[in-house]
Amino acid sequence: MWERSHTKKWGCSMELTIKEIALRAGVSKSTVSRVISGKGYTSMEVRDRVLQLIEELQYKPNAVARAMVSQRTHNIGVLIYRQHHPIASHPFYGKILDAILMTAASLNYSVFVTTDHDMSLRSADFMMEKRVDGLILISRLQQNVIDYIANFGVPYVMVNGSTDVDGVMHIVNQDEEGGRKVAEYLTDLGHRQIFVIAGPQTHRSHNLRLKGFKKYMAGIGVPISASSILQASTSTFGEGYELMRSHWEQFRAGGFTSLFATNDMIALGAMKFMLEQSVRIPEQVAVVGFDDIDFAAMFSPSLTTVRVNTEEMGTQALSLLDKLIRQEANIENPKQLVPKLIVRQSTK
Amino acid sequence: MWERSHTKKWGCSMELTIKEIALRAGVSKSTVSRVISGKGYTSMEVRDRVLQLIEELQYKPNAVARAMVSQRTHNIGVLIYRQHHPIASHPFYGKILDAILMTAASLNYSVFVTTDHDMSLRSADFMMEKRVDGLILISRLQQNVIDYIANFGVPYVMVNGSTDVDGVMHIVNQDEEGGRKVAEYLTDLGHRQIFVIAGPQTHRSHNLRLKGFKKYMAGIGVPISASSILQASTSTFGEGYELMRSHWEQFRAGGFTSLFATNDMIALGAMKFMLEQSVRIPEQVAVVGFDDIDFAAMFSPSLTTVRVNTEEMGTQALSLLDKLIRQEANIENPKQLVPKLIVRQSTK
DNA sequence: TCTTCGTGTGAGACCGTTCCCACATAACAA
DNA sequence: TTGTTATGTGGGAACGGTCTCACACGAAGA
Repeated sequence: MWERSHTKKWGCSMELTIKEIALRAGVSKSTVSRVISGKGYTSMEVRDRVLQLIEELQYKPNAVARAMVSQRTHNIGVLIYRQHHPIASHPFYGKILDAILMTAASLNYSVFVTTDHDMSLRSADFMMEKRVDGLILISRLQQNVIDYIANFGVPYVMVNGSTDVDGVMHIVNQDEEGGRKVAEYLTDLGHRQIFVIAGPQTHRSHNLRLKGFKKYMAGIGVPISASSILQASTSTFGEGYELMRSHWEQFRAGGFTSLFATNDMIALGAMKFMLEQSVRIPEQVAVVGFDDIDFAAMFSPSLTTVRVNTEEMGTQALSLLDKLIRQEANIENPKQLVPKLIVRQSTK
Repeated sequence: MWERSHTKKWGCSMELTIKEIALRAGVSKSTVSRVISGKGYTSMEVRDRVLQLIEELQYKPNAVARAMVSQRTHNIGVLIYRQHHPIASHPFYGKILDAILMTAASLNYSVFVTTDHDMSLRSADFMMEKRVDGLILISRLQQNVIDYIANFGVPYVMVNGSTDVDGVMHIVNQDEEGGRKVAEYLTDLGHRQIFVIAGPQTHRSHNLRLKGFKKYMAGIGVPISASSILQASTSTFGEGYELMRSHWEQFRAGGFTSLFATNDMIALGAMKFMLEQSVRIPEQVAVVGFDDIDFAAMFSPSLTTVRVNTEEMGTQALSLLDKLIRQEANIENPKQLVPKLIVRQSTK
């Protein structure tokens, strides 16, 4: 059915080679190659004849063969690991992926996406075998994976990784500043009794958000006590809901007027539980999240949060990677992205 | 910095070839190839020696070169088009993508993901040049894109496409049956005045969901009048919200006790508006959506919906594509997936 | 007239594999 | 002895491009 096998007689355009074009145009393959690449001399008439044939027969140059000789595949790999689950569809990381895909097209890269759920080195291995020109590592990457990749000498860039690693290009948000903004905003609204749910301590961004927040609070003389900070073990909706449920008495007894969660998913989970307890948001409790995932604006009430510029993250990651691949001189570590407070119904 | 260029002296494992291994093992490259592939005869001692070297030097076979000779890249492409926006992160299509990525790994395919926002043929072209073994087309694909792809003779499978196309393998949900289930459920609850927001008529699934719903209602003698059906032009949250807002008077005057939207995003948008109008859900209005995206369960109140088995969709799509690629005999069109009603807070 | 260009072309090596074929050896049957 | 077979190995073509080099030609300069 799919005329594709080893029949040689190219029933479809995919099997059309430069040689065949050359034959039909009555020139050598070198000449055809020259016409296609635009390098070197070619006479007008030959050029026209060849281009005509290419158009007519729908010839597509074979990128595999090209990669073979040029030693550049123009393919890059995106590795996303997160809590043992594939997350192309993740509301936050998926956005970054989208941005990467967009930018990749304009820079003429094709993108392999792999989400290896067992966190082995297998997908990294795979990418190496495919000879990608570079890699983008999103979110939590184990050190051994990074070492492994570095060992192959393939350029790579991290995006919102769980830790900063020396000498590794890392695209991140100004998370500490974001935490500060939340604190400033909530205290400006008059809140003093603020409950906090902090995401996994294993992740850089959650730590910094919390740090910035605490620092500001301490700075204005309203330090956050350890007892009003809940430590989440995952940064999920379910975790937020569950933590709020299990600490409900403590929360009520504390007289808290607001809640800050270090990401939206946790915030929304906590909010859902509170709404089920008929808490009025924001009248009784104001809630602030972090990330500005799509769902934050859709929730009812919509969630005040700090927007992380995921689009810029993806774009920066790819253009940086491109520079590394092209071995540009003077490549600078990218500037951290500026977060922006987005005020919505959950606080006003 | 990245020792990768044309320096030949392979500073890193990526430039290690079978020839180098052969040299070091004191055998020919044919022999090394035999050891790696496991085909043909090789003596124990030679095999051990070669495998040892491969392990030691971290040799990775070059998939590009392999593809060159085998004429199989073991790469597939996923094309996602939707309303001119990239949607790897889309709550519904992203899930399908995730499933595809999972299955791909187990079938030894690498996956190129492209979301061409201008809906041109460019990304399809790109995939052809990269000589993918097959393609998966998700959601709305223009006929000309399909024709174009078919013309190259590359196997492809559609997933939840906007229309069925003759002779094209298409993975879909039993959407009509899903619509029927909603009608049955709502009427069993006693609802007779049901308001409907139908997604774009240009998309197969929305049409069938509506069809199944109307058919059942007519069947039990409670036909849905045209005036209680709103036509959405996009299947987004914003559209649901906006339609509900602009038809609020009509809705209130109609004495409707329930709302059915042909997908979750629209349902959630409409729900958000109603909640803002202090409508009590489900007491005053029961709401049912379709798809069971993650947000549906997270929303407050959580949304009753019909679950589309996106995981199965991705899995089926890939294993079907794999069969087409391997030119298996007797490939059957896959069975439509059975949808499942998920009852949540918005109706009880 | 003889160089020296600028222009246009084709031959063939090469990229890193796979795989077909030729060949070598040892064991065993006729 | 002479096949015949099973086992093990290496040489080299092929995959579809790119790129270097050699060469041919006409025009212009010495």
